[in-house]
Amino acid sequence: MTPAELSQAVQAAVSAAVEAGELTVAVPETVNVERPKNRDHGDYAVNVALQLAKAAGKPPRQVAELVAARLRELPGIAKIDIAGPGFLNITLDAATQGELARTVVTAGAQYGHGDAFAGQKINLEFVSANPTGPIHIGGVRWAAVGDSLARILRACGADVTTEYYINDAGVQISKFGTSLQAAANGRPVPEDGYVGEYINDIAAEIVKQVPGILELDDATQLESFRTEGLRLMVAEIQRSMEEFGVHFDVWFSEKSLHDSGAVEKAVERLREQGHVYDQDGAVWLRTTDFGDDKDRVLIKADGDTTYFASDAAYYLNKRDRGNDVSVYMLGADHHGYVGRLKAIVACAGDDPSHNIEVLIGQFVKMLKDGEEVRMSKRAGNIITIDDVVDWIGVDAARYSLARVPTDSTLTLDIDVLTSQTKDNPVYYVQYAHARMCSIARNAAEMGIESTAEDFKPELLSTPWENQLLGQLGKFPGVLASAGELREAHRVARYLEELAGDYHRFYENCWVLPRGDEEVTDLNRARLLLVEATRTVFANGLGLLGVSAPERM
RNA sequence: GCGCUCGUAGCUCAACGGAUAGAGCAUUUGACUACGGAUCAAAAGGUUGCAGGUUCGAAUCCUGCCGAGCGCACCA
Repeated sequence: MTPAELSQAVQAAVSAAVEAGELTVAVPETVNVERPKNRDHGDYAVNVALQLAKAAGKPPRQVAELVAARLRELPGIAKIDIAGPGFLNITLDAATQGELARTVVTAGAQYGHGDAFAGQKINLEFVSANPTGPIHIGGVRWAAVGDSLARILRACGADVTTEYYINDAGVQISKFGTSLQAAANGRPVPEDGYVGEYINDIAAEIVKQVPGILELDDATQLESFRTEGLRLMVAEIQRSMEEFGVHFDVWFSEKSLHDSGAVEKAVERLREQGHVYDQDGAVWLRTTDFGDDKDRVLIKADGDTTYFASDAAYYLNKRDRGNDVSVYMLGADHHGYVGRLKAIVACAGDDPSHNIEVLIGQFVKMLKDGEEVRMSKRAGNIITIDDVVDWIGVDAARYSLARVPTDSTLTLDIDVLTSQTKDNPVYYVQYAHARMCSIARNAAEMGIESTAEDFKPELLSTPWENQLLGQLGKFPGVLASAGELREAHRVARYLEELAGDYHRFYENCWVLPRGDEEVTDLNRARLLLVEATRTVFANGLGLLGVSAPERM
């Protein structure tokens, strides 16, 4: 029996009690079923009585008894205790619990997937770092988390588009071009330009690819460095992302919004909505109507559009492409944008509490030799995505970034991650998977087959098997809440718990026959449990973009 | 000054308002003559920054302080 099935059974029991006139409450839409931490509290704990007690006007324990009386009639339920303030502690019989293994194996790669977001079109925009340099550690955090979130939401049935916004218009790109030109001509980079080894590399590459560029007149040359530099840098970022296992469906050019006139059109559309006004020669959007600190300029007095106008045009573009929800993943240094972004949505006539979500990623600090590495893009000392991958590999990098919530600052100790990779939890999880594959290999050599058809679930009766089964049953719920809360780390944390439960099972429950022992149904039942567990690891690691190795 | 985010074991971090706040690392002690010891078992480690409030129940929600990070452009 899965937690979802049990939840429905409890809900039905509440309904029955209401219909019988024993309870006068509204039947809750969902009933919370959870695995209690303490084994003495049964296989599942339900707190529905505590939630209903007040509305029902009865003590929680009395409500619990009404529900429990009906649940006890159901097949598969071994025992129900009413504990503490009014928890229902439910114990299933071994066969009912063991069925979970069959459920998992039968569903295979689809196990855990759901349809909570079916029919929803969700746009995820992340990283979107300026193409004036390599992706640094802050971008890597969102690359890992954003991509995992995309995979998770897809597994929840959503129609997801992943997107990278390329800031290829504006002064930063001009400075980038100027810096490249200076480097290529052996001149010092301007005060506010970009420096670093990569500038010299790209400059040299452009000189190689565009013969005679240094003979062009200054303005033409600069334009060439600007365009070529941008092209090379974007290609470089794309390569880094693909190597990191992150795929963007759309690489969206800010410049294209200007070239197509979309920015001007966006201003007009907002004007039609009645939130645009002119003052001091500039064109403003009255974002303060929707909670922003101050109104924002769309078109400056000199006639240029602002970056904010591009943002507005970009949102409208996303909306026009049919996205119901646009998720923005921003670094902490951009959290001041939340108010104005939501105001754009409201000014466009959409619902800022539904059509847009902004996730904030706090900074990642890096420790080296016990000291924080201060990064400065302008000064050219940056930790790039390629550095991180070189040091610890894609799996460890993605995992260590995806296993923590994004709203806290995170400190990664380079020395720990480089010298003692065993400390990284990713190995704990991957090792569990490799161990299972090893058992499967041994079983195959011994000619042992275990199929869902001849599986005898009642044989999985030890506490370790029970615990492992219960953990497997949690996976769909974990996945659903990770999607709903936009928190990829829940999947990683779950896998760590599952790995612990598997390792303990492994220590205490021998799976295969030893020596020349006969193959028993218990061997086969445990082998199926191993396969079920392996399936969940493979599915879970896949959602994190981390490999599930068969050998390590 | 205003706003956003965050303060949890020595360190890095968990805990969709639930029962005795959990892992890993580091420390101490055990377990490999059969499925991979990158593992397991056990010990030790906490006034969840401080003070109030909300309720059956608060690390979680509210208020006020303290501390940290970040942001407050007709810049991008």
